[in-house]
Amino acid sequence: MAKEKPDLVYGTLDMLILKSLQHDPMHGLGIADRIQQMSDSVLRVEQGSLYPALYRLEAEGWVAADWGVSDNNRRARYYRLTSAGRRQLAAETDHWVRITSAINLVLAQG
Amino acid sequence: MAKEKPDLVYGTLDMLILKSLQHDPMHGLGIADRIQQMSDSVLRVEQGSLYPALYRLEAEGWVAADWGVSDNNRRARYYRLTSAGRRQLAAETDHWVRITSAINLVLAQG
DNA sequence: ACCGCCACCTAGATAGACTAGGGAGCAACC
DNA sequence: GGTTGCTCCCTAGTCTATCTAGGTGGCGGT
Repeated sequence: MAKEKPDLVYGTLDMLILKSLQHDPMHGLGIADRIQQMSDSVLRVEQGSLYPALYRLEAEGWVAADWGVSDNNRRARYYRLTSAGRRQLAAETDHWVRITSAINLVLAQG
Repeated sequence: MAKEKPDLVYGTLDMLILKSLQHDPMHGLGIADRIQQMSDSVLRVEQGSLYPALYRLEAEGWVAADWGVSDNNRRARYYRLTSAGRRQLAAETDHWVRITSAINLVLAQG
């Protein structure tokens, strides 16, 4: 059995989280589910990656969080995008497009 | 000043190296130059990333190497793609397309 | 009373890329 | 013939994002 490549591209997790919060606040597991769903189940986010990423984003001021209660009546921490987070999402998206375009340019060469 | 994002997407270096060797054998620095050139100077490969990557690829049997002499009359190690390397390039390219398509799908959502 | 699930949390390992060096040989110059 | 610069290769150590593999507590259903 060959080792599987990860279900995520290193360095894109922050961007994906920010994107998933674009419209509504969500709690941690909800974010992971949403990313999986938005990507047609191609991308998958492990909890051990998710929570550290959320703390990073919160420390940077890109998301803010409040405790609340989930649909299943569990205590849950709801994250929402700040305006700095919106700017960051735009910046990361630009960078992503720029770099992937360059890589695709390389790959496209005969 | 904000920290700059790297000039490379983590995990794509092997693919880019294999791709750069698609037609002709090349030596280390030549490979780095070629990737930079093929990407319109957007991507840049540091030597401290390049050589370890080449040893990895050689250990996996995806490239093979011979000592030779460069255009500038320096001793240089020329790498060439093996047939296993060609298969690997195809596999990594498929994976790349699959994952980036999924990410772009997420980013495209309103 | 128990079990499963939801939601959160964390330590430690892994891996790939980067920083910051070093060395040797050729060429060009004065 | 010394010095300087360039080319090409090499490596140790560090960093950082992700993953593995756990654990806690509380709600709901049986």
